[in-house]
Amino acid sequence: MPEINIRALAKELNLSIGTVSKALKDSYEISAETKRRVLEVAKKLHYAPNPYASSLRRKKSNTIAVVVPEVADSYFSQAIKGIEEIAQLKGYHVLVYLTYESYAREKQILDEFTNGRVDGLLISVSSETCSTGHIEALNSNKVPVVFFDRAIDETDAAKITTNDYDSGYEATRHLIERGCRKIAYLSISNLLVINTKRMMGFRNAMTDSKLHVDDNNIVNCSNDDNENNRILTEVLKQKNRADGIISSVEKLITPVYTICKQLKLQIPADLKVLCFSNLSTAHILNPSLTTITQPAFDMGKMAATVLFKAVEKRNYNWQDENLVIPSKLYIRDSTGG
Amino acid sequence: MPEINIRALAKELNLSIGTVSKALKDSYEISAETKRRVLEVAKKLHYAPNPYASSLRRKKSNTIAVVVPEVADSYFSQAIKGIEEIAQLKGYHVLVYLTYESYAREKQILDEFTNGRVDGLLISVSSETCSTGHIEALNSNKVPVVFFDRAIDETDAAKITTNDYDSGYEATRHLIERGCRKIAYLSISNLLVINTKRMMGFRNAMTDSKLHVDDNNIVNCSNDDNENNRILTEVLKQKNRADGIISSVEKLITPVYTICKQLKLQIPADLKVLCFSNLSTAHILNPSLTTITQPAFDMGKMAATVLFKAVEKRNYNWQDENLVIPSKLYIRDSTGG
DNA sequence: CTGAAAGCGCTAACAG
DNA sequence: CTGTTAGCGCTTTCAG
Repeated sequence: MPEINIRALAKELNLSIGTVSKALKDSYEISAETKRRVLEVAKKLHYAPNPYASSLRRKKSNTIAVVVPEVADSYFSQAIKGIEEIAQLKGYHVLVYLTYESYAREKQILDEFTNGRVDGLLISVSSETCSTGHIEALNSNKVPVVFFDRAIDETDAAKITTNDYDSGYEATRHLIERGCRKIAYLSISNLLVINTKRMMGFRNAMTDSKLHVDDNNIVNCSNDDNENNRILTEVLKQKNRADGIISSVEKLITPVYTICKQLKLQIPADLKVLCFSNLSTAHILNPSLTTITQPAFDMGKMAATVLFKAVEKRNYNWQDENLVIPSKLYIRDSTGG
Repeated sequence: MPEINIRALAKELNLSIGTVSKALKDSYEISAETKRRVLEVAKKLHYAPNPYASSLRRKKSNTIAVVVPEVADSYFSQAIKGIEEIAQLKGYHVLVYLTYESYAREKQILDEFTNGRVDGLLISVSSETCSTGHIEALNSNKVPVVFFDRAIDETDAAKITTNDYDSGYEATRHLIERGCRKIAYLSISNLLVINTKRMMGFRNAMTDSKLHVDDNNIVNCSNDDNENNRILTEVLKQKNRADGIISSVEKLITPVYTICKQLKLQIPADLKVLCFSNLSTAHILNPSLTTITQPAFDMGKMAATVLFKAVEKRNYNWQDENLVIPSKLYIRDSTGG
């Protein structure tokens, strides 16, 4: 803690606390000369205002929370980067919380935000989250909530998402055009809207091409790496094995590649692989990986922009904001280049 | 903001504010029955204490800052994950700030921490940082600082690092054993201690093997991707080209692989490649990448642990804490497997 | 065991 | 243009 507060500063200047406070925020009420003196002495004494005293009085924290399932993930880390950039620009502070895909943790974290700690919340929900009372509690407490990437459709809050349905459809079309007939679809949670949309895109693309979706090829993985290995090995060992794979989750790509190597399956000859992913190394993988890449950085920036507008502008119906920033298909060798 | 504060809660309970406050923190002064009633009603009314009022009064924020150059990076994102895990366990909040390798930003961010916003700081300095007044200012303001990964040797603060010198030496030894004679060393900043240590390990290993280090093979890259491409292309096009590369920076691996492909250089036949990296995709690259992998997650956890101890224990000389958690060499195909 | 009251550092309304 | 003052919501003596 600094030794010096506004009172000490005022005393040093022979001014009242009120005058100093106004001078520091460049109020029109204060003369230029006084402002200059105040700033000068403040600097000399290394005066720094106590943010929490200010927050308490103004009922505004200049802080936002970012709640994500995971940070060691190329999508979320890029999104956070976008958020942080805008926050720094606007003079806001960013609290980061991880849910590890747990609804219980998510709820526990959000319940702490009803008390003024943050002016707003950016969230990508956990894969377990279906009930949304914890989120609505914030909205009704005048803490704006903006979903990014993983939203909940029914909840009345701003949503910055990508075109998951279309991407699922496009990914599937691409594999079909490359000759796949039996395509497996990998996900980690049936609850996530992004997953259901991608999967619906997948199913519809299959149906539109008169192709059958085998239930064995809708593969639900978990958060446990060992179990995922087991599940994926089984899928790839089936006698009637798929000739194409769409992974809706980035972290499944490593096991898929690894298991293919073990089973001596050639990508793309035996199996074409496409992944929803933001990996910067996609094009130097062996073989280079065809991806649907989300605009992570832009989504983060956009989500933050909407949130700050919601925090700062009254009469702005941020809840109605529903932006869809398209993802992009990058065709590489894993689907035949 | 919630409608309900401790005063309203006290009124509802027909108790004084003081009693309620003590009951809420389970003070021994309060009877079991009263505590029960307070908790019950608090829950019913969704009472949540205002953290900033509490911080103001207690002069403690239960918040720490994490300042890193970048977050879309597998080392830093894993370290942050480790930090966040410990923080959640201890009931602390984590503010994240990015410096984008800029000293000016780093200073600006840290200058805001002299005022009670955070109880402590975890920092990995920018590649431009050599002066350390901004860091010492915090230490002397009783805000403990713990360096992780990128420390500054001369500064009196706790340091959680990895064995950079040894790793540089070991990496070089490995390439030499695999037959390399002309090894190039890539970095992004001469100022970073981690870099100078790795490089010294490299140089000493070369000298110890009676090998010459060509100045053209000490390659200083930047933060600009285009420029890096230019620089690296030039290096790999030299007539007297290196037969081994050590990249001390993860993000240079993509351009190295890409340029090798363009120049039709075979890894590992023409050129052996080793990278300091935490990439989860290292072993599915083409070819799989030999890495020196830092214990990012553990370093984050350790740094946070030391910081919280420094924050909570008086008479703990955290400044003397100087932990070195070793990195590990993973030998893969890019150096001949 | 419970209550009263001072005050953390700052802001903003109001008075001069 | 500058000063005075009443809190923001909570914690913590100290008194009973």
